[in-house]
Amino acid sequence: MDDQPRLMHSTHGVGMAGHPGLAQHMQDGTGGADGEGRKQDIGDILQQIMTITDQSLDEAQARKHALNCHRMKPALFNVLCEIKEKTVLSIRGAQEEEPPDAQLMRLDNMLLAEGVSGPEKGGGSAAAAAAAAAAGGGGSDNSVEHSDYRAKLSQIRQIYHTELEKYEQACNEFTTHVMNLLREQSRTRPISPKEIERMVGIIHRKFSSIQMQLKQSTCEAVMILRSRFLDARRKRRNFNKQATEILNEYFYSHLSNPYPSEEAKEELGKKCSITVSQWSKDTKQLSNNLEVSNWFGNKRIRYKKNIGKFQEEANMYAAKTAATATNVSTHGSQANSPSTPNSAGSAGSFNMNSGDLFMSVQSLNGDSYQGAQVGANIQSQVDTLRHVISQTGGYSESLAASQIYSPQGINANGGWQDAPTPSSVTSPTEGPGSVHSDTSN
DNA sequence: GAGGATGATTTAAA
DNA sequence: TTTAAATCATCCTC
Repeated sequence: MDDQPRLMHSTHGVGMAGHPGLAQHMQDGTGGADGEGRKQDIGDILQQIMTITDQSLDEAQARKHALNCHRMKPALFNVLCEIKEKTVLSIRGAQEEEPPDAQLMRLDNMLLAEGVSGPEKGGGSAAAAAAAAAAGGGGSDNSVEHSDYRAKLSQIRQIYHTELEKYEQACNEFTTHVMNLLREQSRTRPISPKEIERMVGIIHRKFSSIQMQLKQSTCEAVMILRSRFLDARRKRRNFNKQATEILNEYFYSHLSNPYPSEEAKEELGKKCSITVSQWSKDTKQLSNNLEVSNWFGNKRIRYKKNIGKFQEEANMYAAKTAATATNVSTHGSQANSPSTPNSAGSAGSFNMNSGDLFMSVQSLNGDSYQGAQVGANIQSQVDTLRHVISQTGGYSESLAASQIYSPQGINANGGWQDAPTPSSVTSPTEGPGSVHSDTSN
């Protein structure tokens, strides 16, 4: 029995310790009568194994059968299995430990958030609502786009789940097939259960990498869909004439400080019916005044750039404002400011800067409006406003120099007089909505 | 189709 | 955060 360890060492460098199969086989008397005979047996078997690939198929089959029937086969097979397990698997096992895939987690989270994976209601519809809100479009347009977005998202979701199911099915089928194959082969090759397990793990990893590609593609599809809906914001629509009129009236009646407050913007938006709830990426809230802000931003910059071009327009709205002011005066104080969101004493109307009214009247007196009709009431208002202005310092004397509009509103630096302090602007007068707009133009 | 008008977006500054 | 300024993209008129 002393020979056995030496023999195993000499062939594979692994001792007999821990190989009960062969040891038992050797000990129970079935292994042969003496040590020399056993050594010969094992040597023969190993020799046959080494040369088996050089033989023809028939020869190999015969040899294989002979080997399978050999009395030493089970013991030797066990030894080979253990050797393989100890050497190859231990090395691989240490190498193949993988941390959880962060990229996969990100993709999973995103798909969940977009409502592609997970329950259909919830994230998906919320994302759809956000995207549709961001896509803009008023009223029915909005809902149409919303449902369109949801339909497309649902399509993506369906494709994703179908493909996922296919991959899972294929993975299971392939795993079963390989397991069966390995089990079959384990009768003739040293394949341990651990190795089968490892192979299954490899297959799963391969399929999971395919799944990751699927998830990546799905995420890209969702991103493209969303960007397409977000791009729809660029599809601008012209505001209708009435809306433009209202905005222009406000602009020209606040020319010295054309910065509507949030309340004024909101009211302007409502009156013009141009406001669409916008999803703010920054605040993660719905904001209502984007169109109005855009309009005033554009108007300010374009007016400033080309005052001459807007002169006529300015005069026209000045005349309107003056006419309104006349109405206000002749109809008494009851017409006074039904809507002054920023004024200290009242709520729910647009502001008119005292300087604006004053400026309007000044310019009317001096220019387009054939002035005397303005009347004593207006003049008294002007006086009052002069007083208020001088008190608040909100209107510089230079503005009183009567030229028409903008040069008065824009200071030497190219900025507006008393520029961005819109919220503090207060003054009572009629809101643009109450001015009779010429909707036919 | 060209060119101007105009609403929307982006970027930088305060 | 708001605004100015530049720019883009689309609409509208001729």
